[in-house]
Amino acid sequence: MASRLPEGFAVPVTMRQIARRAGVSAITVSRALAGSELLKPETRDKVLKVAGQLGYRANAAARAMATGRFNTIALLLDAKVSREHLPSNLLYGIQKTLADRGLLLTVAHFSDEQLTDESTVPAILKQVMSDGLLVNYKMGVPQRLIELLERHRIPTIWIESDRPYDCVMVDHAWGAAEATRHLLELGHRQIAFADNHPADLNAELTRGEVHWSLQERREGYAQTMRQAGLVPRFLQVHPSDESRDRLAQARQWLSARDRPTAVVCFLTATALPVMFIAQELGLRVPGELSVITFSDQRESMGIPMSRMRLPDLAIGEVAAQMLLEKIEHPSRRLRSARVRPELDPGQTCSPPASTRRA
Amino acid sequence: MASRLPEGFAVPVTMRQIARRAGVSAITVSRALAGSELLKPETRDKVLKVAGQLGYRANAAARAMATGRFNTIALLLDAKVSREHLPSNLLYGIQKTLADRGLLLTVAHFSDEQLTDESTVPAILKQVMSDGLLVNYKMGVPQRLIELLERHRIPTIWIESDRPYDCVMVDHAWGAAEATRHLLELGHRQIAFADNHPADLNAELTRGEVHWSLQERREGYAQTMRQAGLVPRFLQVHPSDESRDRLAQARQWLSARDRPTAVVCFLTATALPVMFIAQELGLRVPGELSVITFSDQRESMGIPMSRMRLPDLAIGEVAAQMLLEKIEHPSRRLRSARVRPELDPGQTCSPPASTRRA
DNA sequence: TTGAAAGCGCTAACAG
DNA sequence: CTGTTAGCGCTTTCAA
Repeated sequence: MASRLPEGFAVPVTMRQIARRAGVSAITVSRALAGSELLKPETRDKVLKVAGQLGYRANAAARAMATGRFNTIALLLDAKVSREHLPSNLLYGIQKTLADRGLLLTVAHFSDEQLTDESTVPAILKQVMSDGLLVNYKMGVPQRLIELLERHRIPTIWIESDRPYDCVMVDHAWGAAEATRHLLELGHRQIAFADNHPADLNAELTRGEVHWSLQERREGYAQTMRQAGLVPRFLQVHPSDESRDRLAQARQWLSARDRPTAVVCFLTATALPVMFIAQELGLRVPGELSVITFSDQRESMGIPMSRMRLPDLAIGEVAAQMLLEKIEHPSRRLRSARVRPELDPGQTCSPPASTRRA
Repeated sequence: MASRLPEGFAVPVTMRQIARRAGVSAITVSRALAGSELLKPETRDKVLKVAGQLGYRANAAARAMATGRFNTIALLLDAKVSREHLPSNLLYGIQKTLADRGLLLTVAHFSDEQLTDESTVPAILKQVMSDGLLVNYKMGVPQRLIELLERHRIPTIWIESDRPYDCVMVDHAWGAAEATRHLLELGHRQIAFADNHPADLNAELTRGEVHWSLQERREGYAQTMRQAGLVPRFLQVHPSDESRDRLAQARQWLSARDRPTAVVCFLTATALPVMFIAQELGLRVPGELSVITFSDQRESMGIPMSRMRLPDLAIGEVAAQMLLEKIEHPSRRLRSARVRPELDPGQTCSPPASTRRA
């Protein structure tokens, strides 16, 4: 029973107490707090005043019991922190959208082991405690998770997963194409594409460690290059713990005879070594080397990056909105939304030096 | 009523249904699911089997009603995203510690306006929906928030606030001292301290935009320098939108005649421009310039940073543990915990060139 | 315009 | 070892 609360716990104020004090019934208190129009204004004001005096706070569990709605949605994250990616703006976009509608957000991490072991069911799924789920699970969503969600018919929206329905994602292909177009318009011809994964995608994909979006970006870039009559050029980066490798790679790319005049990067972690080595080699950025990246962060080294601004905030907002719609109509499939990144010209792209010479 | 759920919603399975199917009473189901020892094993197994078949999930709200415990704690964040700081490891440390004990985590953002406006009470405080609160509110916790929490006697632990009780923080003074000692031991004498805020602390503090920890780091550094018979030297950085300024500042510091041979930075955002400019000026890092920083991130530019590893994970774990203790004993004040960062030697610190010459 | 009664799903206390 | 009864705090339905 609730009365076995520890010593020192605040004794919760209930509607009944307010009712007694205000000389009305509990239901009148309920209506007053809900702002019902039916009540006589004086009654309502009196109740609200007493509630204020007593420091009343509604019991969310009781409300959930009575209404069948939890007014809560849960956000699922990959427990492997190295793979997990939760930008502040994404969390904020979700949270804000929900809060504006009076919903709460709970967060949970799922480990692979939890999902592999058939006998275990993760806490979030063992209980009914939310009205729906947002899954922000970058690298290959575990099959068992999908099965569990379907079995329990939990309304779910997927963030940055490659699914035709019930999903919100960045329009990577468009973003890469746009970045490439930007460089083409500036007059670049030697435009290379560097991503933080090896060119041999398939080997990696099997291991589930490469995000599907890489392929999209590569295609967006390659297609734009070919449309301009140019040959796509991929710079390989081996993911490796030896981070000095990234510098060595960059040095190799930039000291080659046919070095690119512009590089499309995805991660800041790919762009920074490139810029650092450019500095080492005496290549001015952007004068002699243009660099464009995908990021939600304007700068990290004191230089405002030219970038495709990742729409983390919008992704969060759209995901939350879609989930709310799905909760209202659980059986409808919602066409996946693609949100375009936006070009921020920044200060790391300019016309190539060769253009001036010509 | 619960029966007014939208079309397509999964019909929730209740204990009563399991009870009927298994030919027992509801309370027996409750016990079986709780793993009670009192039950005859066969009964328990039968119940569990039926529960499994039906895909039973416990209703968290009903349980909260009956027990008076929500098994949920809430994490409060600053709604101003630019000020907010929620490292993956902090969130994970909190979440994991709670999950291991069967608790859920709810996240909410608080805006200043919400807290300034006396008439509004933020959603998290309007309802009772958690057993306690973690406040991760970097820049000056609003007074009104503190009042509301005290008024409702909500068990609260503060993260990275400067409070003698009920708080978990990084031991910044120790960290700065240790970083300085490390450089001293390597033989450096010209050790400067650069933080991303002006030397004139007080002007900033009034505006509430400087974290209290800066002062601690400055003192930890200064004290260690003086103990070594050296004069502390602070490099000023003006916080400014013109991020090129950071580069200009770094250029000024490093091209001065009496340039430091080592720099203690806090943010990576302070260290990166320094390293970039060192490159520009032909100063090798770490050969001619050592840089040490505070970070939870090993590298961001391809170079593993020498750093005081910020114990984000531990902070989260300790915060969660303290809160659980506080929930058990709400009236006890818990002495604030200080968690020390750990030195990661990295690759950006070495003995100074002058040592070799001497 | 207000109230009485019932019930949401679960668990604690007390019987048997 | 298992069941009965009651109640957590709230909202909904129906009645006054």
